[in-house]
Amino acid sequence: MHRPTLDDVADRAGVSRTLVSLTLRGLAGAGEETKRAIHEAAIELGYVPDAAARNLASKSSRAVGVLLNDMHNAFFADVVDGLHARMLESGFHILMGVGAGLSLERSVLGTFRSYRMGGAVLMGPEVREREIETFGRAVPTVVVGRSVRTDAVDVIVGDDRKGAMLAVQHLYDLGHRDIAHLDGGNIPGGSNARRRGYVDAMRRVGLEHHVRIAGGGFTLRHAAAGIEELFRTRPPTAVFAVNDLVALGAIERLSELGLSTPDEVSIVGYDNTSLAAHRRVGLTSIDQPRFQIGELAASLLQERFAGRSDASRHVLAPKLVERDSTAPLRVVPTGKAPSRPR
Amino acid sequence: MHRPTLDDVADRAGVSRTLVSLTLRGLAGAGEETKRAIHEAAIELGYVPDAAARNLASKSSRAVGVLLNDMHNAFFADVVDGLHARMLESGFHILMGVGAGLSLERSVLGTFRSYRMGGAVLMGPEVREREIETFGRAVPTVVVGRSVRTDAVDVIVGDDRKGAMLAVQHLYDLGHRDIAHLDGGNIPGGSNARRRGYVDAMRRVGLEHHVRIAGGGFTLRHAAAGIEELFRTRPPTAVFAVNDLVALGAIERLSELGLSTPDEVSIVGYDNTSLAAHRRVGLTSIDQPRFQIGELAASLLQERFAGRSDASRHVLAPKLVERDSTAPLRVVPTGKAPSRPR
DNA sequence: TGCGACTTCTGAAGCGCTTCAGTAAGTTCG
DNA sequence: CGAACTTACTGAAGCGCTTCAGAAGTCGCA
Repeated sequence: MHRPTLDDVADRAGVSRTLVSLTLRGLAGAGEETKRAIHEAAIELGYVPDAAARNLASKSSRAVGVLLNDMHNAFFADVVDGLHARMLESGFHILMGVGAGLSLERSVLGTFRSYRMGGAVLMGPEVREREIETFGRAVPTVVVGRSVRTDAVDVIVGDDRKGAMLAVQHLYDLGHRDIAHLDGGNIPGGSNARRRGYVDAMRRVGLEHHVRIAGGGFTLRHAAAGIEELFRTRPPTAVFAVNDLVALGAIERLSELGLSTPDEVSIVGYDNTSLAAHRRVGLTSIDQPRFQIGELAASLLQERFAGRSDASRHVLAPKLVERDSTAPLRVVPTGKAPSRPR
Repeated sequence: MHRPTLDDVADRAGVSRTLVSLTLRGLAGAGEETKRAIHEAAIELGYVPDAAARNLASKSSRAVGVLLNDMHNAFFADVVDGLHARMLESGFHILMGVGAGLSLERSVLGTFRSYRMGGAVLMGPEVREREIETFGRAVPTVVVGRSVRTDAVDVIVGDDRKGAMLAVQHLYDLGHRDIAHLDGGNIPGGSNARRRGYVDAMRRVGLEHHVRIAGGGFTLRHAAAGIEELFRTRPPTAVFAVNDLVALGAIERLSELGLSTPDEVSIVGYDNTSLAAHRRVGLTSIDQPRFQIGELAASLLQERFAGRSDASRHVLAPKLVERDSTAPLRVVPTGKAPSRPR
């Protein structure tokens, strides 16, 4: 009644356990005929190897753990797709854990270590750098979307500063001068770099006195609050938001307040999520090569498995995707302004 | 240099391995002082229990596996949120596997069995019913979003037939008669029930001769193809789509073909994803109680752990969420038709 | 005083696998 | 023709843990 073990298969095939183990893992050692008999016996018994026993005995596992800090973020889904594509080829499977919030994240990292994951990819982890380092020393690790300064892990980040500058430049080129930023707050991750890029770009085009930063978070609510904050002085003519969700939240709140996009206020988001891409949304956004990031992460892990020991760091260039949420600045105080040329 | 084991902790605390094991798991057996010494030793050594050894020795694991058939579907993310909320309280952790496509799905199920998962939640699995049954006999399992007729697993489904009928009724009430359906194809899951509900509802309101089914898939491309298919005879005035993504795809294709939504064609989606909810999208859709589904799944698993052995089946009622993609039928051949009242 | 019952602790077995050292044939080759 | 391989296989150790059967020591109570 209990589930079959290697010994059961061995008995049935009339060979030793060792030989069955070897054969089922595709290693040499058995003759052609014996091989066949072993496979047959395994199938007849419905043998499924026990990962716990296997990992225990071999002191490693053919699994890589992926930490997601937010399942709702389509960005990560695309990265995982890329990872999947490359990882499966090499016989690894992927187990994901969701860590919304610090304590959950810690527990996921603990689980990964406890399971002796062969490797790990941490997507936008929020725990302290020290913890990432400790983890990275125990498990070959790639950190995505957060810049950490330790040589215990490989790092892949988008060039968020540059992306932010692209956004500002785009708005500037459209004639906007009153360009505000909806911030993501001071949590680890890209939002600091994006804010910095915004400020730098504003300075570069001579608008340092127009710098206005509001909001401070990644949700719709933060977006609405940020817009209200800006309205207390005056509505901007353009907004660069820390991500697409915030950008959409801004559009919604603006429309509630009587300003339409892009006619009265232009908006640029970040991440080019599938949400942004939908025609009905049509959000101008900064794109990161997500699938590529996943593939790169896989390659880095494989290099680690193959013995590379020095950490590497990869900065991927973003690009602007122009859609319908940005338009040339309308001439301000005069009555009827021209709408955006089609 | 190697990672510390129970024995290391035991040595340091000056007690036996057994006692350490007991204590670290929070079981009784050690005196207060000894307990403290053990915890101290564990922390000093940075002890992390080895899940493989633990699972092997105890023949079970405190993990539940979640199979996602599509990471991009926000529906599942919400369900997982609900599951998380309940599962963590009881000391389980959640490991997710993505199974896009049959063979991947099988490999994920294999991984779950191999890891002796304490329980599993399968979200919209596509493998054959027999395989689900086999799996369910090995691991306490809840199947979400697919109706299977085996008593080896618990099942949670939305009442898709009823949801489809809600959609049709809504469109009918708005005056539409030429109501077409964009189908999900003949894969296991809700799409059959939705199609059936569509047909039944059409019959009930006396429109059996207006039944038109096109498309056959869950992607934007399928949606576009479905719309083109419908155009070969004539454009419908209303479309009920198998899910939100297909609904959006339909809207896009229609607009490319010169028909706007909802003025010329009304559209209803299914699942009420966050995509649908965005103001700029504003898709009328059928909502399922997602978070609740996750919570229910957790409860069912816990009942199983507690010893329940008979399978249960839960059908959750959907509801219509009206937004901006549906409008009263315009009077047809006469020149200027009234647009939708705000 | 004696005895059962509790509390606190230990030792050893064993979960199902991998791995390593070996054995017993057959094959090659100088 | 025997040393040196190679091929096909076996047995036993051991991975780090849980669990089970007890061993001391202590206490309460007849």
